[in-house]
Amino acid sequence: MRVRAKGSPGRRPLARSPSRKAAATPAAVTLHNEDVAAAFDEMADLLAIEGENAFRIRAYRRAAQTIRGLSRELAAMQGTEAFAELPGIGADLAGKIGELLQTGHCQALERQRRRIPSAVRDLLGLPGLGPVRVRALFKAGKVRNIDDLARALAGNRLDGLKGFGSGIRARLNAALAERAKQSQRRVPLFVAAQYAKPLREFLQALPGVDRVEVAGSYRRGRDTVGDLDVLLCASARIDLGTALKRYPDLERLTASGETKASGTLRNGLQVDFRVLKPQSFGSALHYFTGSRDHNIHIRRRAQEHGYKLSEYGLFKGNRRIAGKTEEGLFAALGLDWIPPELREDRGEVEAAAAHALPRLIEVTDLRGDLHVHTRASDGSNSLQEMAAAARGRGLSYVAITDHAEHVGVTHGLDAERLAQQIDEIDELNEGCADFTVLKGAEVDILEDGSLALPDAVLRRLDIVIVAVHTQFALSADKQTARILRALERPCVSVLAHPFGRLLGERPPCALDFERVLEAARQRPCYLEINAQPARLDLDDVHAKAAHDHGVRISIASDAHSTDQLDVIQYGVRQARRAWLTRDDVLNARPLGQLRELLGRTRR
DNA sequence: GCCGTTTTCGGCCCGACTGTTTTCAGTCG
Repeated sequence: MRVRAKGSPGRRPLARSPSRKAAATPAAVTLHNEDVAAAFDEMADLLAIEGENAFRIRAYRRAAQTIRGLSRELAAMQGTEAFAELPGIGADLAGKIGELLQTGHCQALERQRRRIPSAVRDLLGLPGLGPVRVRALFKAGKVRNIDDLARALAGNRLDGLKGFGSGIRARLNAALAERAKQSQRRVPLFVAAQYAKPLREFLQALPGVDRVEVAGSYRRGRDTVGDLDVLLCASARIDLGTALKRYPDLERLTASGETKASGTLRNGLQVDFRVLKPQSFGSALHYFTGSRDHNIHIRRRAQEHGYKLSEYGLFKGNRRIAGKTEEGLFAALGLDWIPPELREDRGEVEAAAAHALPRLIEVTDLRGDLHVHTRASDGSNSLQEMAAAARGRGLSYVAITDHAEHVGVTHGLDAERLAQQIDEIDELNEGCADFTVLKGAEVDILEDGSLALPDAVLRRLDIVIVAVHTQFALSADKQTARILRALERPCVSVLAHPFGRLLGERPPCALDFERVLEAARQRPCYLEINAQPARLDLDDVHAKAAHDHGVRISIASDAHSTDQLDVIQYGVRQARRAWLTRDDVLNARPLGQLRELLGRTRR
C-alpha cells in the first residue's frame, strides 16, 4: 500500500527567514525534491483544514508522492513542460513547482498560510484528528497548535465541543503524553541523504579541502538519522565559517571555530563539522562513525594492546601508530576493516579479529525485484513500463505484485482482473529471452488470518506476497495468530513488511516474532525487507534475527513507479546492517534458482 | 487540480472502523 503522508510535523519545508524572503529571482536557495513535496503536502493539509474540495487536496498529495518517488532532482529537469509530464502533475502544479524552484516561494501557499497558521497542521499528526476536527478546534476552540490543544484539554475547554466526546479526549491526552516522552526527532535516512549529498559536494569543492565524509549513523546506514557528522580533511587551514555562510541549505550557524562548527539545516537537521589533518582523518572517521558501543569496544582493545586511541590517532606513548586511514587503524589492532553498517558492537569486533566478517550484500548483487506495483492497482506506471525500467537497471527479473481487491484505497485486482494481468504478462514474456516478468500479487491478510484471494487463483502465480494492511493495533497474541494462520495457506511465498511500521508515523505492530520466524523457517517462506524509505521493514535487528534463525530474506522496492525502483538501495543498507550476504537474499539468486526456491514454498 | 477510446467538463476509491450518536460523520489506510 502506498504510504500516505498525513501531515509532516517537524519538517520545515521552505526557507522563511527574512533574508531569503527578500531574495531576488533566481532563488538563492536550491530547493530539493523533498522541499517541493513538503510544500505540496502543506498545501494539501491547509486546504483540507479549510474544507476544500477533496479531489483538489488529493491532487496536491498525489503530486507530492510523485515528487518523493523521483530519483532525479526537479531542479535538474528542463522546466515546467518536463514537470507536467510527471504523473499527477498538470499545468497548474508544474507552474507551482517552477515558481518554488525559481523563487523559493509559492504565492498560493503563502496565501493559505495567512488564512491558517501552519502550526495548526501539526494537529493532524495526532490520532483521531482529521481535517474536520482540526477545523473545529481552530475555529471554535481557538486552538492554533499542539500546546494550545494541551492547554484546552487540561482546562476542560473542549468538553461539549461537537465531535470531542470523552473517548477522543482520552486518546488525545494519551497521545500528548506519549509525544512529550519522545526525544529529539530523527529523520529517515532517505531524507537525510537529500541534504547530505549536496552538502558534501559543496564542501568537497572548497579550496584546500582534500576529502569530505559524512560519518555518524548516516554512514552506518541506520534507518533514521538524528544529525549529520561531517568530516573535512584539509592539510592547511581553511575558513570553514565563512564558507558555510554561503551554503544555502544552512539556516543557522550556531558555532564556528577553526576546526569545529555546528549549524542547523533548513529541514531542522543539526550538522556538526570537524576539520582534520590527513594524518588523523582515518581515526577521526572511525571515531565519528561510531557507534558509541563499537567505539568503546575498540578503545578497550587498543588499551589491551598498550595503545591509546582517540579521534586524532592510535598512539603508543606519544608515537602515532595509525590514524591516516581506517584500514591502517584496524590493521594495527589486528582487525580486518569493518564495514560501517556492522559497527554496532554486535559481534563485529570478534569476527574481524577472527578474519570471519561476512562479505555483505551489495546493490549490484541483486538479480531482480520481487515486489512492485503497476497502474492496475495503486502504481503510476504500466506493466510494460515497470518491466522495462527494471530491465534498464540491469535486473533480470521483476515480480508484478499488485494489490488484491480487499484494500479499497488501492483499487485492487479481483480474480478476473488478475487473470487478465497473467495473460498480459505471458504475452510480454514471449518476446523476451533475457528478462522475465514474474506473475504475483500482494494479498491482504484479513483480520482472521484468511487471505483476500482464494487458493485457486493464487496457484496460477509465480509468487504470492501476503501482508497486513489493516488492524495494526491488535494484541501480540491476535496479530501473531493472524499471521501464522496466513502462513499456513498453500501458496504463500513472502511475508511483506511484517511489522507494518511507518517511520515517525506508526509504530511496529505487536508480534511474537520468534513464532513467526519458526513458522517461516518450517514452511518455508521468506520475509521481506521492504525498502520504502518510510518503512524499512524488517528493520536491521529483525532481519538479523531472521538470518540467525535460518530464514531467508527478500529485499524489495515495493515501487509504485519506475523511479521508485531505486529505493531498493535503502533495503540493501538494512540488509548489510543485518549481516546478510548474497547467499542469504532470495532475489540475489539467478532466475532458475529463484524459481526452484519459490517452488519449495508451495504445498 | 488532474485527466481523457478527450476537445470541455464530469469523474475522480471506498470499505472498515471508531466514536459519537441514535442513523451517521469522521478517520484511516
